Amino acid sequence: MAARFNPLEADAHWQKIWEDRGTFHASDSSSRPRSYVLEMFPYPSGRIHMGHVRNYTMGDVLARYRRMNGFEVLHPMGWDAFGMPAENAAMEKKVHPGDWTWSNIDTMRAQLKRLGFALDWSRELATCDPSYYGHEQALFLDLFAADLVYRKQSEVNWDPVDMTVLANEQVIDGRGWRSGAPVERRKLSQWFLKITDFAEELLDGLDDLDQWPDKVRLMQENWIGRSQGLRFRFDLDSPVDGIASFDVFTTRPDTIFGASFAAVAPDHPIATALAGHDPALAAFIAECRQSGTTAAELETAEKKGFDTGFRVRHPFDAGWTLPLYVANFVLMDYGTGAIFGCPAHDQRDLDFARKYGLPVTRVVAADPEEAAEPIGEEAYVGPGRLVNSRFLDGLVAEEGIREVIARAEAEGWGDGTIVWRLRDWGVSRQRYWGTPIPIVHCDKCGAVPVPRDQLPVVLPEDVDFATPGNPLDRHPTWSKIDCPQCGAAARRETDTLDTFVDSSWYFIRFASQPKDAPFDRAEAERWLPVNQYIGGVEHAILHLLYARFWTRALKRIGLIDIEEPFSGLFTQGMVTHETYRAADGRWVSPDEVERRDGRLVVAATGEPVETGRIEKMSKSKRNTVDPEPIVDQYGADAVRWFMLSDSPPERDLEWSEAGIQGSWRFVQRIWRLVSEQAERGASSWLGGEGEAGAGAEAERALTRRLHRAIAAAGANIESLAFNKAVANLYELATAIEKAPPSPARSEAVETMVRLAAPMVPHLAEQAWALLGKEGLIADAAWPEADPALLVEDEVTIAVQVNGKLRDTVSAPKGSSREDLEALALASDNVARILDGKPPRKVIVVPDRLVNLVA
RNA sequence: GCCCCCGUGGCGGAAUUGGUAGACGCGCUCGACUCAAAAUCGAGUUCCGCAAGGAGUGCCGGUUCGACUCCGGCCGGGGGCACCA
Repeated sequence: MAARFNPLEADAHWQKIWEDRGTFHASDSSSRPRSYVLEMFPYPSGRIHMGHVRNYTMGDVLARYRRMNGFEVLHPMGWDAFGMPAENAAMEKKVHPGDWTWSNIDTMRAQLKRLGFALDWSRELATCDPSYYGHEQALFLDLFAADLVYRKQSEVNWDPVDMTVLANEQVIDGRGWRSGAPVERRKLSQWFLKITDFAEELLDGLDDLDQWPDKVRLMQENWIGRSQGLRFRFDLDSPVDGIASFDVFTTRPDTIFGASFAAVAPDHPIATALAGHDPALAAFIAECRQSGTTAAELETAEKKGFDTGFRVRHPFDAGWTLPLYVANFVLMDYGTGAIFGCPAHDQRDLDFARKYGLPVTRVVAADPEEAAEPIGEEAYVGPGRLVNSRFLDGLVAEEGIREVIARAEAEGWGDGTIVWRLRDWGVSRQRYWGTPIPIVHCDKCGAVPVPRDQLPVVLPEDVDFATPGNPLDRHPTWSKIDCPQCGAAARRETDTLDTFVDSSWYFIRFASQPKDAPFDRAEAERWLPVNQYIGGVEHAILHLLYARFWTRALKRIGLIDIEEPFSGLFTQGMVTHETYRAADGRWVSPDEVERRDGRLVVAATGEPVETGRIEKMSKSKRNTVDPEPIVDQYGADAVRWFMLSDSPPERDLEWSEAGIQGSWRFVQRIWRLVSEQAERGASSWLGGEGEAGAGAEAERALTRRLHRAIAAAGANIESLAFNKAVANLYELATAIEKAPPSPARSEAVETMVRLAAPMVPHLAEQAWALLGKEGLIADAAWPEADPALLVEDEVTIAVQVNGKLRDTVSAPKGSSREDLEALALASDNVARILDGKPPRKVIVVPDRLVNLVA
């Protein structure tokens, strides 16, 4: 009787051998074709969770598969190690963010190693290490020198209690997510990266990313938000503080004769100037500032405006003037911060016009009769021809747009232009645990870069988190420095970089990590771009857009000749679990719940538990399952197998006890097949049972199934359809189990082990050794499918009458249409249904079906 | 509001270009082994029907010899963006 597979022994044994032999080290000098497989590196929050396990298992299967296919594979791992949780831990637990982070890294590294991932640990990096962020500072200065970095006053969300800037995501219902204090808007000097300079190429570049999910490309496209239209000048009837005109932007210049007002944003320079003479307007602007920015507030916010009393001249008619408003729904940071209002064909403008009694003139009509019809409570935004529009009458929108732009350009009061939704990337964070911005502020010289030989600018260790705010600001000495340019007393920048900067180039550093430079260009270019990048869809916009931008920026300044960092992208689904709630509404963790008499109860107290929705594993819902004890119990391979089974990788995977047990059974099933064969010995099938003819036929059938499995599993892994590859292996295992011992069966077992190797590598190594094979299966080649064995010589033909299946018949592959038709007509079922009448029409799809139309 | 995706057995899901719907797994049922249980193995498992047969991929309609697949319209679920001019 064969012993069970013991993962506890096998996992550790093979992991040590892989490590000792450096099996997964990527060689920079290899002559093999290269493949760079990368999963988004984790934030070291404390422990590995199931989402990590799923993500890294997928990448690992692909990395191992590519290795078996002859590629030199780069599959590295590191840590996205800067960020706020470390500072929160520092405040709550009185530990230094660095100590907390590094100890988490140690824990999580050990957990990852326990799963047997084929990673090149020699390239491990952590973004909080000065040997990483120092190079980042150098790159920042390169971008600064190239004028891709600038500093400007900008409005931020300010938490007055924690005394820090909050990202938009950290503002919940207008309050700071930690302090709960109402968030204020403040103007602060912030560093920006000129991502808008790259808007066009970032948008155009999406077209070439054909191995990215359409969804992600679309999200980026919307985020970049290209709008084409006309930017034109409105002249004021009388100047304000020397300002005689201002620009507006519109995508619908064809509706220019429907204009009934002009409006500027509350923080538009004109509004500011006018407010200087008008206390009531100043009060209105102050009121606009007060109002919240959350989605809910915007939804219900009333359109409000302030009539300045000034008027602007219509560009096509100097005698026609429009009232100038300051309006709360006009945004300073989109377009020009000023609009013309065309109430008939824009709902917001219509709401505004009705409220302030402004004229509403229809200028688009679906058909000519409608030209005189008034607009009701809904703006008309549909197609049609222009009406009431002088020389534009009769034109469709596109023609009208072209005509107005042409005239504006000819007459010199406007230009056809493109406006982007994308804003420059604000990277300043008033936090300690991040990359220090390598700039010195000097009263005389302004912002001066830290000299290269003084990099890295290292974070001070002796910081205090007892008081809110940025510890770097409060540090007694750290920021004090002499100006590198003039030598006068100056001050270090105390803001640190957004952690998204850290993750915008780590994939380059993985590919090449010299000591004295961020990367070696030639070395990096040999590995990049990443062939397959795998991570959560939550990074579809920010991280992936920033990384694309950073790479293009490095290319523009001549540091690397790569445009797109990730040629293939895959976004995997989440790991979910049922949620449980006790009667008092508190969430109950799965390991406190047990089934008693068919009902779920809290194991300790027996109180009943209600089953809630299946949701993403999260601490707040208490529905997480810690991978580590599961790995201890079932071994790495069963967990990996489960992560790949059932759910398509892009969809959510529901964790279940039954599922992991099923995976465990499969691991043992493979092991049983292998160990039975090993016990039987390579020659015991000789003088086998049954008639030779039937045996040979069965062997051929098994071999064909084997080769179909090789082809299918390979194709499925290649396309990341792991759940289908899993099904291929189940099918093959069943076919082998049913076959009597034979050389073909022995061959099938050995090959099956190779097919399973990327997914269950420890089991595969152990089986490989047990079968007496030389070397590691990790180094073995992926089996080759023989094309001749992929085709059946006998095919099953579906026989339909009027498209309904009535029978199936067997025929030699490649049978003629006539033969197939004859076979179909010979079927009893068909004869009965046709009832002696000949079919009116016969459709034959060779090797597939015959459809008889009665 | 705008944009996108998805609806297939009790459950997760399969199904090249339209061509035998339900592969594979989970669960369940029955059986074998066992004093018994666990483990394992075998058979079955879309629904209705004893059967012959019929129905069936969210709903309604269309195209087609033939539709899970293509088109139009609904309903339901999920995601992204959102006062974007």
